[in-house]
Amino acid sequence: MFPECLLAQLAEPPHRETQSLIYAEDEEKMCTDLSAQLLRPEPLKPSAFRVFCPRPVYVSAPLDYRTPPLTPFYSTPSATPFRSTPSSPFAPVNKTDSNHLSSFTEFLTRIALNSAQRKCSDASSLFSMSSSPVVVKLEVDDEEISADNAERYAWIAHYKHRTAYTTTAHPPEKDACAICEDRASGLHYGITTCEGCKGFFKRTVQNKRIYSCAQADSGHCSIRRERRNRCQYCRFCRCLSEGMVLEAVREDRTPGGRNGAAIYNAYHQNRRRKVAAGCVVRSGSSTSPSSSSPPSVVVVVAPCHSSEELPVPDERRHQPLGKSLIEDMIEIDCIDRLINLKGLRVITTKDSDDNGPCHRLSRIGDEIVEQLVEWTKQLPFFTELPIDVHTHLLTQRWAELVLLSACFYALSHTSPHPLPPTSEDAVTTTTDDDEISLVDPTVNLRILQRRLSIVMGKEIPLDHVEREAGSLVDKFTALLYTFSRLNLNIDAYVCLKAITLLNFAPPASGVSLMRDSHIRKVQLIQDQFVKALQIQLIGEKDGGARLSDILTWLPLLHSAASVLLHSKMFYVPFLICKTPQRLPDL
Amino acid sequence: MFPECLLAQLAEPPHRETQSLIYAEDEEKMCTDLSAQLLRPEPLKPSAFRVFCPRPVYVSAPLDYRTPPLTPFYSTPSATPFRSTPSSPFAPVNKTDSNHLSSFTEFLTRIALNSAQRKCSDASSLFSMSSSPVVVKLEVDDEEISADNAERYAWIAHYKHRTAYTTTAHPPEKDACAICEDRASGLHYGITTCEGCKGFFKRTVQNKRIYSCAQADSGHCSIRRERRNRCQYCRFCRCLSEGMVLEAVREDRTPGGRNGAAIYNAYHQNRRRKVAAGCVVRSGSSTSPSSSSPPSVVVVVAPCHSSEELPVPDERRHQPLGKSLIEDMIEIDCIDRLINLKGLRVITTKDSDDNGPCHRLSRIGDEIVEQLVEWTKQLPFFTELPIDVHTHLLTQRWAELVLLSACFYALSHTSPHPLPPTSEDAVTTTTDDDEISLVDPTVNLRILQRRLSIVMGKEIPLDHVEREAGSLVDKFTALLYTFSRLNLNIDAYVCLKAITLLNFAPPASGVSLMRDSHIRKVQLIQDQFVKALQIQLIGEKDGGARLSDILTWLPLLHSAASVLLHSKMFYVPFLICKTPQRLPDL
DNA sequence: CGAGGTCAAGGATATA
DNA sequence: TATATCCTTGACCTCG
Ligand SMILES: [Zn+2]
Ligand SMILES: [Zn+2]
Ligand SMILES: [Zn+2]
Ligand SMILES: [Zn+2]
Repeated sequence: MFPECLLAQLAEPPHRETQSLIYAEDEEKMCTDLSAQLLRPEPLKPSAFRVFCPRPVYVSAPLDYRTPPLTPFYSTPSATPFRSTPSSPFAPVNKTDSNHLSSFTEFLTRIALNSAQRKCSDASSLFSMSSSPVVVKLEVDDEEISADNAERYAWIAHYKHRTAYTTTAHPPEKDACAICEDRASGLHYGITTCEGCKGFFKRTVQNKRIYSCAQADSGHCSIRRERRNRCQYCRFCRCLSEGMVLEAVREDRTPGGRNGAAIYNAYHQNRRRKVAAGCVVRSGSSTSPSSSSPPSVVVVVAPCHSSEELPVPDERRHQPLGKSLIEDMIEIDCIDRLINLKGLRVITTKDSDDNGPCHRLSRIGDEIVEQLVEWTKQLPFFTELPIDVHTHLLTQRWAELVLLSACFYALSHTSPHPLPPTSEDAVTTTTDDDEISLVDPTVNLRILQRRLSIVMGKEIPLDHVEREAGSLVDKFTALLYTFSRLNLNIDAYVCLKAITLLNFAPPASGVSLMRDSHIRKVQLIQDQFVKALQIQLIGEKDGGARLSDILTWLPLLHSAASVLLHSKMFYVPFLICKTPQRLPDL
Repeated sequence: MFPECLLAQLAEPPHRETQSLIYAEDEEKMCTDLSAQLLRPEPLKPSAFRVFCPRPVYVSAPLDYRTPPLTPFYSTPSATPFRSTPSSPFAPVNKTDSNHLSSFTEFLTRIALNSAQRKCSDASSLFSMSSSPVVVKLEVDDEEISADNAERYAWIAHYKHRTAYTTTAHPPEKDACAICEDRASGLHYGITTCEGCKGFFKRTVQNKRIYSCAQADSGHCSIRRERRNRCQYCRFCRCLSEGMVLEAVREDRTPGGRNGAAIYNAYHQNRRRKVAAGCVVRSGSSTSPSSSSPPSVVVVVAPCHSSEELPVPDERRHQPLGKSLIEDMIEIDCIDRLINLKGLRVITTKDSDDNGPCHRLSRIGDEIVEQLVEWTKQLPFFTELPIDVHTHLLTQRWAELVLLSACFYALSHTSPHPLPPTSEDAVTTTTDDDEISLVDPTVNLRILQRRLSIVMGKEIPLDHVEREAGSLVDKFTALLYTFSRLNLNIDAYVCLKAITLLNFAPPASGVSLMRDSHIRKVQLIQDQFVKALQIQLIGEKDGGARLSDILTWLPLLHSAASVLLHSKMFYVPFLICKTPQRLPDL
């Protein structure tokens, strides 16, 4: 009986997936292929950064999963002997000792390059966060941000429902695929899955496929609906860890009928194991490996509409990639880190730091750039562009990013109105002690003077501040007002931030240092964010921002950034936005 | 009977929801439904569809070949959006100004030809994407647009599909690709094709490529296996004429699964159309020059000769917007009338008109506004807004409209390069006698001085001109340069013109004279044009304008308009752009 | 119901 | 860079 099966499989038309497995004898070829794969820069996809995982590379002999497994399969299906080489694609091939570049830019580049190799771990931590036990869910959408960020963005908590579940616990929705959360079509091989995951599991087992994770930090890829095809290895791992039963894939390919008792036994066994695992995770939170779970996580169960189950599949299907992109952008937009710079903290120790304000300001500028570099490295499109392109963009735009972030922070924190003031409503926020004003620069100037005195540890006369920073405060106040008119939510804000960064302007000299392909790539990515922004804006009927308004606001931002750069007082927006922390400097 | 069908289909899930696939057994239902479609004018033969090679410049509109995922009832008629012109497509039918054609650059010639073709194909159905007022390309639900805007914007209802019905004969083979007669690999996008033609069609639609036939005898290249890569244009034409369905190329690039009922409907419809066409061709054999070679046997079938016909209830609410709207905008944009103002003509009669320049200038300002009022009255949305709103908008924006028109006119007429200068290429157009410069204001100043002298009938010293208009010329030159960087075609230009007009800015006083509903209406209409502009820009890979660049250019335009208004020398842009006509004043 | 298969979608990649 | 081959995918289908 076995030979027949084998023959049947061999006799299959070569079109099928069973045809040309690369086995162990091709090991050398595999190595080169794999390394080439790892070294090759990823092509830019117009609609997604990476849709599919690369063509499979078989790193070991085919495995018959259905042989009775005594070892727990759900750990890992196979150990992958290959890891991503430390010589990542971002490694500097030619060390450009650009002496003509400013030390500032060099600093940028150095930071970026040094930490490029750590990028993988950074990304993996991001991934593990997104799949960490605590997940914030937003209404019915798939939008999720980590609870960590939810803390940071406490001000948006009022419009976000939060729920929590563990990786091993069942998702709240009944009709969701346990693997990818797509709409499920029933029970398949033991668990509730969609048609895609069902077919994937079947093909994998039938053809004895062995995958490997392309990520350096193997095995932590997110398997959501939009991304489920990006990593077969992690998808199959998830299939196993969720309890899909290998033996339920029939050797003889007989359709129909019922499975034997052994299969049903395995179903029950897996279900028990999963429940137990869920208990373990819940009881001993310290065992959770990757998640540095924040201690205070507010768990609010979303209003569950379990009674009506089918109303949303269409929405799901239309859900473009923009959402997850924005999710990632929100996740990495650690605005508080930018606002709460060390250099802006109240001096508690030695105040003999009398190098003058210039030194202090330059330090703050460095801090800003450092934060922005970290942000850049976490951008979803970071790997899509060479380091020097990022450096160029950030050098061009960092002041605008600072101002944009400051504007958003200010409006998010100060205004008690959920909506910024419209024309007549409340143009002036309360002229209280520390309340920033959208219209009156003198209010903000006084705020700046007060806080600057605190930071510097000595009283600074108002007229001095006005003389030095008056025009800057004017400009910033005007910018704040126009920004408030845009009435952006956080989704639009992160999109606009990316658009700002990617707003490549050719050097006035006419000689571009960037290759045309890079420029086009930057433009393509920017276009993606413009589209994502546009999607965000749809549906905001009244008072919502409009794309043309937002984009035509960018020149104002640029103009204000010029003033900021010229003034060299980079701390001014931050100080106006937030009271300096009184924590001691490290 | 019809209402039920209609309701049933409208109730269908919009996307690829395949719960109710219409297969062969649903033939009856399909017949009734299809009959309505068959009665609707069919799209014309694509072989005469003429667009321009992407290599020099994208002057033709970027194409989104796909219709939005709508129900078949209102989405299918535009399966093949291009039409044939039995007469030569090169006939210069440019409505705006044909006598300039000879001296125009290639750039403008192409525009003229393109628009001429559009005029011929009155059917408006240039592109299937325009079957919905809103964007196809935005990965957005079009609920808001289709329902809300269809009511709100009754003015778009006047853009109706009217297409003719042509097709080509085709010798049916079994395993041969219907396009190139290579070995077929199955059904792809509706017909039997090889892998190569499948991929070619997919790439073309996905990347919105626009081809052109290099042969003088356009559209008659043979697409056999060995030669199929010789002419992309003819190959794609053949794909369309053979019935490949544009909409089957998925917008979201989701692999796997099955297509929705709409796609299957289109398959059936195309097959039916081809069969009918084949009969007609065989009966009337006079048109076929060579029986063996299938290429482009054009047969125009009267739309009402199908066997099964039912009276057409022309109740389709969702009319296309984008393309035909732009056509009309182009049609009414009589830029030459604006440029060739009477007041700028050379004085031939009495020159005792010595009221001084002030009076002359005020007359010119009146003339400008007069022309713009005429333009406004022809706008497609003219009836949608009250007169005072139009007045308000025009009062706000007329100087910007003047500058925008002048910029476009200047770039269309002066530059011999099909491509505007890029960074290094040719920033300076030839500093010839009357050649406008994009970078050197003094060149333009001299032009102005010369022409002003001609118009005024007396020599005007250069320093006087410089003193009076120097800053204005500087500003205008800078504006010209930035505008040239945008590299707009005429479609984008007319969209931008509307966007500019509709760029309502609330008065700084805070008291708006316009009602909120009017403001929202203006914004909504503007959004429509932003979307239409975006459609235009899609597919322009290299050197094409980008939405963010264009919209962020508007503040520059505004700023230059302020300078123009302050100078009160409204004639300056026109004089720089064009030599004053020597025609006698009427 | 849930096993199985189907086959046109799209992606990856070698090739020119 | 475009092409064409090969391969994966998944919504729908049949069968027991
Ligand atoms: Zn799934
Ligand atoms: Zn993985
Ligand atoms: Zn072919
Ligand atoms: Zn040709």
